[in-house]
Amino acid sequence: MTSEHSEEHSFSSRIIHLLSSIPEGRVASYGQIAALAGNPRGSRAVVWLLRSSSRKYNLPWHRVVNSKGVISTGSETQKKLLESEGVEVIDFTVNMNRFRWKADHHLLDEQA
DNA sequence: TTCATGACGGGGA
DNA sequence: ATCCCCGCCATGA
Repeated sequence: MTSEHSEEHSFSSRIIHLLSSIPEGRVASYGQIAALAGNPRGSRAVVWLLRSSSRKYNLPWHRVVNSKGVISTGSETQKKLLESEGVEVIDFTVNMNRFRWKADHHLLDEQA
């Protein structure tokens, strides 16, 4: 944020913030997070951040799946973590219509 | 600075 | 419905 408004955070920090906001029992897609952060095409940036900064920021990495609801990591651990918080996982897939996280206005305003 | 990487997404074949 | 291809973003070598 060099020339933008002072409340403007970087695309990356917005992503980190959003990821941290995904509640237990809900999941979000990479593209969904990118879109909420301001760039519908930035899903790969979300991937990169999850891989590089999950530890550092203690991110709920297991609550992110692809747009089809499939656990793209193929991780059995991720599957168990989701099930342990009430998310039904069938054949490594989550029904997005039932478990997709709906960001609240409060959060969306912050991003705007 | 160019090049490759990575847990993506969607439009066309 | 499935598969493939190519664009997108930030980083590290």
